[in-house]
Amino acid sequence: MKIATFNINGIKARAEALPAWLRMAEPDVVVLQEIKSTDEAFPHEIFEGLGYQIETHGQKGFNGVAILSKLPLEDVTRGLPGDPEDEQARWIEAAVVGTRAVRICGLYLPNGNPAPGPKYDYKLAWMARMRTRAAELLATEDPVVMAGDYNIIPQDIDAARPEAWREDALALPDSRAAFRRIVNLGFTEAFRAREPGPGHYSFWDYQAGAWARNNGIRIDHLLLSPQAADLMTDCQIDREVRAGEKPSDHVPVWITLDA
DNA sequence: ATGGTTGCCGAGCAA
Repeated sequence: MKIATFNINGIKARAEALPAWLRMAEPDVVVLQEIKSTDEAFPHEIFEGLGYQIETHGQKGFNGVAILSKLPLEDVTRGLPGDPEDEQARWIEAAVVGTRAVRICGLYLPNGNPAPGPKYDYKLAWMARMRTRAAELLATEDPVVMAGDYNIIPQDIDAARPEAWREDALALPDSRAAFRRIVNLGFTEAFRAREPGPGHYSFWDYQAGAWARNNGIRIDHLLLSPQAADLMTDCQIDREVRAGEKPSDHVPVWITLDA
């Protein structure tokens, strides 16, 4: 089972680039972030034509997540539990049934800038809620994959210019600690488990020639429960997608599971 | 230090 995460930065703007990547990469399941679309406006027909079932959790103009799957999706839930006042569309879950069932969470973690401030407070509170949900999922002892745009640079080796991010909500010590607290419940960060070295990124800003200079950061991650980690056979970043026509500022990251 | 870019949608905000 091939499972990918891709922050597409607007589903309408990616109506050509996303299908092109799907045809090439042929993932079984993709979690999308920043669809920037309501559920009604999502162009279902494009992806149904490629054999995908679509579940969205959209919002007008901003945020929004979705799961596309060639395999049957069951038990879909929308929204991160823990705050009924939170109206931002950043979390969706579904069970995907291959040779065995895998619970997949698609997430768009708050950016948090500027920090300090209310947006940073929201980020840390959201991460505390995510930790609670992650612990619940671990307790099921099912294979669980939590994939998405974490807006977290886990370590200095995950940035081409770590000094430029010292004061940024993506790299502040409290952000990194909150990420570690989730991982340390018992998750495996898929890419880092297979590639210990520096120089691997999943995002390059549109501004200031970041892609041309390879001034990137690694902020798109897949966290695997022990039962999922035992099934992992590969993990890659499709960096060349950033050089395509009208690209997102993020590229896909994917795993394969023996499931 | 600033400015640099893109997407949403039709003015700024978010990133």
